[in-house]
Amino acid sequence: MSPKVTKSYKEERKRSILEAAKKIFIKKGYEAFVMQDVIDAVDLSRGGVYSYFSNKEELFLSILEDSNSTYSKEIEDMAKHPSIWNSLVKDFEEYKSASDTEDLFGAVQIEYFLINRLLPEKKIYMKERYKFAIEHLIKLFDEGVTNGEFNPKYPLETIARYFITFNDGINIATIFLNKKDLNFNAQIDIFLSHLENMLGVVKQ
Amino acid sequence: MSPKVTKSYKEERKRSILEAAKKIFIKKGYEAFVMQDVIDAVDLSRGGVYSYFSNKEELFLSILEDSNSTYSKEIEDMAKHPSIWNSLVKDFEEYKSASDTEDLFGAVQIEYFLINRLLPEKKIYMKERYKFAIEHLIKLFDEGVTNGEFNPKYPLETIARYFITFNDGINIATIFLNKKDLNFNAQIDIFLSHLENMLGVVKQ
DNA sequence: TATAATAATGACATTGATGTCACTTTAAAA
DNA sequence: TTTTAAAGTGACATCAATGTCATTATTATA
Repeated sequence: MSPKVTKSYKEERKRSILEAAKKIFIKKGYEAFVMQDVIDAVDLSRGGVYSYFSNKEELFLSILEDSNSTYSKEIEDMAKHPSIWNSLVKDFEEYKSASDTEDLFGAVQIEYFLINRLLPEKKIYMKERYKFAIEHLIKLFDEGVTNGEFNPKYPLETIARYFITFNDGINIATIFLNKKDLNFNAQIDIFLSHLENMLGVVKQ
Repeated sequence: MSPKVTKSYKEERKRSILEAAKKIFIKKGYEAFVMQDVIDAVDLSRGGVYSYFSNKEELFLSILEDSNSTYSKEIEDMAKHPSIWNSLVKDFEEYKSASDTEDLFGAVQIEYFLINRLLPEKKIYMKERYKFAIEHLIKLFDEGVTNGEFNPKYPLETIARYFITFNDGINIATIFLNKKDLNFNAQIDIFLSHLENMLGVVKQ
């Protein structure tokens, strides 16, 4: 009888493996990431790491879940703000001032999805994630409508999809060039003005 | 002395290998593509294929060159049209009515660039290609300005970058969902109206 | 302090793909 | 019809990564 270690000990181990793995995913990308990298980064043997996560995909999906729930929380927080439009603008302003190297996990996600795009089993999961993101955005926009803040020119769903399209596009662009060379800020400003127009933001 | 076959014989071989390879890239994606696939598809042995192309990247880049020059030609043709705006709209209309499975090489390209984004040697090449695309678009838009067709609200470069961003984004989106589920047509229409506005299209 | 459950180790078999090369075939020219 | 240079073959050595498992170490409990 008696387990060797406490539950929190194991959770801490898991957490530290995930943390190391995330750094490596960002540094090397999904494709180039190998389990040996994690084994080297964490104070554990090959078998040890494998007893927590049995392959790289499991590691990746675990990290993805986390960033998923962070995303949901952020959107939900936004919905609580008195002015949704202002909190959206603020979010983009932060995005503009963030350093080039931040939030590179977005690129890893796109890479993972691209690599697996032709495997039917994975496709279902990907669709669900896309749907999930769209639904959250629609909910946020809808809150603004009931607020009287928005008077949309297009169906909210269409606006949400367009939003995601721009986001993915700009994500790809930052992979090739740094924000300065990209005219990043100008692109964001233009998109914001389009978004403002589509949502029919009511000036108060 | 004397070479065994004619020059055109070898060129034909090369062409047929490239053709088969392109199909496989589209079917399996860049990452999953292996040389054995090509060997099986073409009536040649392992060593035979390798004597034409020494690895998968060489194959890919060769195909990329082709689709590059096709792209340039298309843009140049557009610039010759009496109304550039109309030819742009026509192009997007064709894009809308194209079947879901067409032009999937775009996804392969993005996949390749994503996978190699962290290798400095490759990065230079990627930047150049991006620059190349931007320059072509600027030239096209500029033609419209000298035409008196456009009266742009933003620098042409910014519009060109925004254009590419939308394009990449919609490319990614079509990977996850089919055009119908995506609201593809609605997204294109919205983008066209934004583009029309940014370029300041003068109605004639 | 003994013991037993489980955490951790790392050598190893396996896999799957790559690129090469000694050899064979082919066909144009001598 | 020979010769010979180049085209084509496919077995093979190599490599890099994976996941496993017999073994060892550790520690909470009895």
